[in-house]
Amino acid sequence: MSKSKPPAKTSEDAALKPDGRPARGRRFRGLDPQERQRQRREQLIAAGLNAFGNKGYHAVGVREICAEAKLTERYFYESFSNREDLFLAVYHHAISTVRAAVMRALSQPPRDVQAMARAAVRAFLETLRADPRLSRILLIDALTVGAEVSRQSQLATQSFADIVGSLILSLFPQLPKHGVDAQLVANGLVGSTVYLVMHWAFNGFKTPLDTVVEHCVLFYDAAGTEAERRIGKPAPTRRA
Amino acid sequence: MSKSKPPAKTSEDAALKPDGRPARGRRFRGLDPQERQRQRREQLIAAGLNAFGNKGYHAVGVREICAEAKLTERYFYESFSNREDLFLAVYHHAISTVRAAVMRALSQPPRDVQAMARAAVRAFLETLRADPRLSRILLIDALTVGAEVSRQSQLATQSFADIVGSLILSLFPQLPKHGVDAQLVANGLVGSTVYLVMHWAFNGFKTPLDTVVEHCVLFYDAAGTEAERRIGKPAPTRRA
DNA sequence: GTAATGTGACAACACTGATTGTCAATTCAT
DNA sequence: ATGAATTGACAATCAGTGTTGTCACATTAC
Repeated sequence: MSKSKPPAKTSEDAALKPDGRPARGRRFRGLDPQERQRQRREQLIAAGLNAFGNKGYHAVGVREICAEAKLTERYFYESFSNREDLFLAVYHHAISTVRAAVMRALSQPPRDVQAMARAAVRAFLETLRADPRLSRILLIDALTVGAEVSRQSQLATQSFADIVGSLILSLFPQLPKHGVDAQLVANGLVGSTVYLVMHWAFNGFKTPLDTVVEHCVLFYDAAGTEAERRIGKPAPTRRA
Repeated sequence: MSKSKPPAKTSEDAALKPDGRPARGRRFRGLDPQERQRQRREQLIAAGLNAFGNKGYHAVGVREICAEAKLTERYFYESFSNREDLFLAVYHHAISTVRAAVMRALSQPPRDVQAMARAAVRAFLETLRADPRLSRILLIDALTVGAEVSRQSQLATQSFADIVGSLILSLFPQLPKHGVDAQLVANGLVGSTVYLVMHWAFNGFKTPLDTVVEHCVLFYDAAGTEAERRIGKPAPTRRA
C-alpha cells in the first residue's frame, strides 16, 4: 500500500513546490537552491562510488550511503528514486572516467596502431589501478544490480568493442570474405583484456602494470597476425 | 539473540539424533532415511539451480526456493545452513556438469591440439546452451554472491586456465625466455572465450554455435601463431 | 490396532532495509 | 528582528527475509 511511486521520477527533476508557484527558493550558504541540490547529488554519488566500490552493491543500504554522504535519507530520495537509480548514476560516472582516460590516450600525437592500442590499454589499466573501486563497479556489480543496469553496461562495453571492431575491419576489409566476423573478434579481444584486468585487480594489482599491458596487446598483435594469415596476404598497412 | 549457529554446519552432516543414539530411522515410502534426505537435498539443489539460474541469486529467497522444491523451510535448513550454502552446492553442480562435458570431449580419440581445443570449446558451448541457467550461475552470480563463493569460482576457472597454461608451456617451452608469461596468455584466452560465450548467451544464443566455436578457437590459433613469431622459430610440433 | 516417527502447512520471532513523516533548530531575505 | 525557507536528526511505518517452533496428520513398525 505504501508502494506508490509518484510519477516514477527516474532521477532528475528540479525542486518544484507542491503548488504551482515558481518555487525559486532563496540562497543558502551563498548558493542557489539548484546548486545546493546539485552538490547533494554529487555527495551521494561520491558516497555511492565509495560504498558500492568497496563493499559491493548488494552489501550496502541506503542508510549507509546517506551516512557516508553526511546527508539524511530525505535527500537521498530527493535526487534518486531508489538504490538502483543511484547505482546507475555511479556507474555512469565510473564509465565516463574510464572513457575519458582512454580517449585522452588515443588523442595523443598520431602513431601506429600498435602504439595506440598499447596507450589505450595502459590508460585503462592505470585508471582502474588508480581507483580500484571502479573495477568492482564496472566489472562486477554492473552485471548483477538489475536488468536495466545490465543493459546499460552491455551497451557501454559494446561501444568499446564496436570501436575495436570497425578498426579491425578497416585494417583487414577482406576478413568477412574469409569467414571471419570482425565484431566477434573484437568481442574476444575485449574479453581477453577485461579478463586479464579482472585477475590483475582481484589479486591486488601485484603484477607490474607493464607486464599486464604487454600481455594485453599481445592478443591484439596475435589477432592481427592471425588475420594476415587467414587472408593469405602480406597484410595491408599494419602500421599507420 | 537468535543468531546462534549450532556447530556451524557447512553443508553436509548426516541425520543424527540430538542424543547419542545411532538414530537409524525407519523406512518411509520404501526409502531409507538417508536416501530420503538425499532426495530432498537434490530437490533443493534442482530448485536452486532453477530459481538462481533464471532470476539471479539476489532476487530469490529461501521461501521461494522451498516452494519450488515442494518442501518446507524446515527441510531447507536440514541440508543447508543458509542461502549462500545452497548456492555453493548449486555452483558445484553446475561446474561439475561443465567440467564433465569438457573432459568427455577431451578424452575422445587422440587428435592434434587444434582439434582438441575445438572439441573442448564446443562441449563448453553446447553445455551452456543446453541449460542456459548454467550461464547465469557460472558467469554472473558466482562473482557477487559472497566472498567464499567468489573464491571458489576463482579457483575453478583458474584450474581451467592452468590446464591451458601448462599446455602452452609444453608446446612453447621457450616462451618465458622471450618475456611471455604463459599463465597470463592462458588467462587471456580463457577470458576471450568466456566473454564471447557471455555475449552469445545473453543474446539468446542467436549466433550459430559453429560460428562462435570457430571464433573462439581463432584466438587459440592466433596465440599459437604469435608465440611462434615471438620465439622466432618455425615452431615445435604444433600438431601432436 | 497402537505408538513412534516422518511430514507438511503455517505461525511466530527477530532483523534489516526502504520510505515517509515529524519537529526543532538554523539560516537567510526583508 | 521576524518569519519563511531550509536543514538535520530521528521516529514511525511498512514490507520482506531468515530462522525456529508448533501442531495436526500421514505412514510405518510392532
